[in-house]
Amino acid sequence: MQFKEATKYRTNYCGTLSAEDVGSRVTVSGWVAKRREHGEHLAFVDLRDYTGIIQCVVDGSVDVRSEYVLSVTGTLSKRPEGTVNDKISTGEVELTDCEVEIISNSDTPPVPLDEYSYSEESARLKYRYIDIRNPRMQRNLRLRSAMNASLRQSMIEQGFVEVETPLLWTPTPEGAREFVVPSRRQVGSFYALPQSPQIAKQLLMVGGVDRYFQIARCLRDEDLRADRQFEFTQLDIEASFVDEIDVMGFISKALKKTVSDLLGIEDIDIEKITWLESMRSYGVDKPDLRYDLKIHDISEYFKDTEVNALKAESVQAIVVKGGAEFSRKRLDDLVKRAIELGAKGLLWLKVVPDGESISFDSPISKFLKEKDILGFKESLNLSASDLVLVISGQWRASVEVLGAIRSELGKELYLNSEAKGNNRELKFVWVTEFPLFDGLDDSGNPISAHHPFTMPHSQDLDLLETEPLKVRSSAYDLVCNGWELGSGSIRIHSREIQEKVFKSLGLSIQEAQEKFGFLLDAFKYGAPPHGGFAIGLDRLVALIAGEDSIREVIAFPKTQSGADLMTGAPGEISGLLMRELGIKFSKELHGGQRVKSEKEAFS
RNA sequence: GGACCUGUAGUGCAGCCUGGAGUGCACGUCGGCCUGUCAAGCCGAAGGUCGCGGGUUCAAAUCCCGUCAGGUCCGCCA
Repeated sequence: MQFKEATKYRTNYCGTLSAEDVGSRVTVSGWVAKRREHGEHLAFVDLRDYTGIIQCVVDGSVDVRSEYVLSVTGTLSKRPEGTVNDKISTGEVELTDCEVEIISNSDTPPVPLDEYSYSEESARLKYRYIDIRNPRMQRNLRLRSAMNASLRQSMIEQGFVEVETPLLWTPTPEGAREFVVPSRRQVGSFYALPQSPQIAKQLLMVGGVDRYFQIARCLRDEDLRADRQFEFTQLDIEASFVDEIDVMGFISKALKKTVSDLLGIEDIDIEKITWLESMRSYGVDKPDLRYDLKIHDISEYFKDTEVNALKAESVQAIVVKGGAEFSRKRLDDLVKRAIELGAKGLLWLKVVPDGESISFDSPISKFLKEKDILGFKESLNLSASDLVLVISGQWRASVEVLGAIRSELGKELYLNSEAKGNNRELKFVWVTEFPLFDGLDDSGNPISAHHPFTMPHSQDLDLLETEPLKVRSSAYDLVCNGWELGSGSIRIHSREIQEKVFKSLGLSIQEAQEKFGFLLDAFKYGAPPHGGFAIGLDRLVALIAGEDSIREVIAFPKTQSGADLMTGAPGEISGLLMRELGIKFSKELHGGQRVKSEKEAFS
């Protein structure tokens, strides 16, 4: 541990004291982790700081309690024979002849801090300042700081320049719901807190910054999850005169350095698959590659089947090794889950031994014809005790439902089982060639999958006007263990292509001008080809720390309903302030519910 | 907006299905004893709006309805 200069309160950190320095007089400060009294002649006080714990031996009783803040000066001594504690880093030594100064006392903490206790998250969040003393939070926050330092260093080494962009930006019509800030100087107008510095960084490219990065806070007023908070942090980058390969290279390099610096894992492997491959094999655009459990397209074997449930545009299956032992209830739950996820149903077939061969135990067994059975066997390479899960219907919907089931089964069978070692593995993958558009809106216009400035794939430009939904883009995601870590793209720098894309989106030039005028104007004055990326740092550090929720790597996170249990936020503001801002609150208005149109908003 | 899980002492839980006095466990807290403990030990004590509101019942922590809070997920997150 890196020793800092001594202060009045401290010559050393608790957890760093070792047998090497025995004999010296040291001063440590920290919190009382434990006190053990042995009558009036002897007491032990375990003092804790973020580096660890040191045992202080006090001759006589000492009036301290858990979480009192002490400064202790004592002689670093070897522990007597037979009293070494090998559970702590300082277990060979202790402080003797202690002078104890009580700096602060403490009430009994409402959340216990020892490693054997676990409190409910709501209690931890209400008393976050105590919870942060916990070694787990200390480790996570320090890991995060080290990650930021490592990424920042890597970006600077790669010629990037750190530029700060405004938090008070102008409202942008597309994308996530924005947090807004009322303007006092122009009553009735609002700033918006940025969903990301997307447009700002593109303007920096026009400005000749060449390579920009920022550890940027992004804000989106959308519902919260284990991996989503209102505000989150991204390593945001943008570079000029680059293509996809270059951008992925910058990020890969930074990522490899960070994983090496933080975990000591050198040169991690980052796989690469296209969006289409990912959807086909995993049913999601953020595949978890820690386990196989791939989706198989078995449509061709059931073209002329007589089984009603298999008559469909597509038939997709996953094979669960050893799944034949699932109970009936378990299988019913899977069917229920599939229906909940939007499938019409889910077929299951247990593979059971049948003499030398195998046969199926399934609700549809008696409807299966010889050639159906052959189809399953040939295409899926089955063996006894397997379980086959089948969904039929439209291709996209089928693989998506199966993909969701795959990920739930994968977590249970491969990550939380005895093979839990897998859990700490990091499987990074680039997902490339995302479609440019994702579905149609209510007026029948395509919807941007990424954002409207994403460059279409060079081979698909001709399809823009004819078959827009088939157009691939230059957008790519970075995925790790089933988490979307970030995304990026090459941007359109040609007015001609930009106009074509707007046209496909159903936006007239005038509308586009109204919405993104300042960006389009900027592009009139010499826009370099450029592209960029953003990695979600809350998610990255959670993965590195082995945490399932990003709340564990954020000092003061909010609950799922968007509350801060410690401060009580969101809170009310004074009537005075509201008047200054020209704001009036009306309980009759929709209050939190999604409002889909201007008409609805003012009805 | 929707589905599911959870809410009992400062903390973590059991009790709930099958209603019968706040019945209980562990940690912590407080007091006493204790000169080598280390999740110290031994003895004793205090500590409860069973989230909140309503209903059913002779009787509700327990059953029913509503509501609030926390969590997981769907929708949402260009």
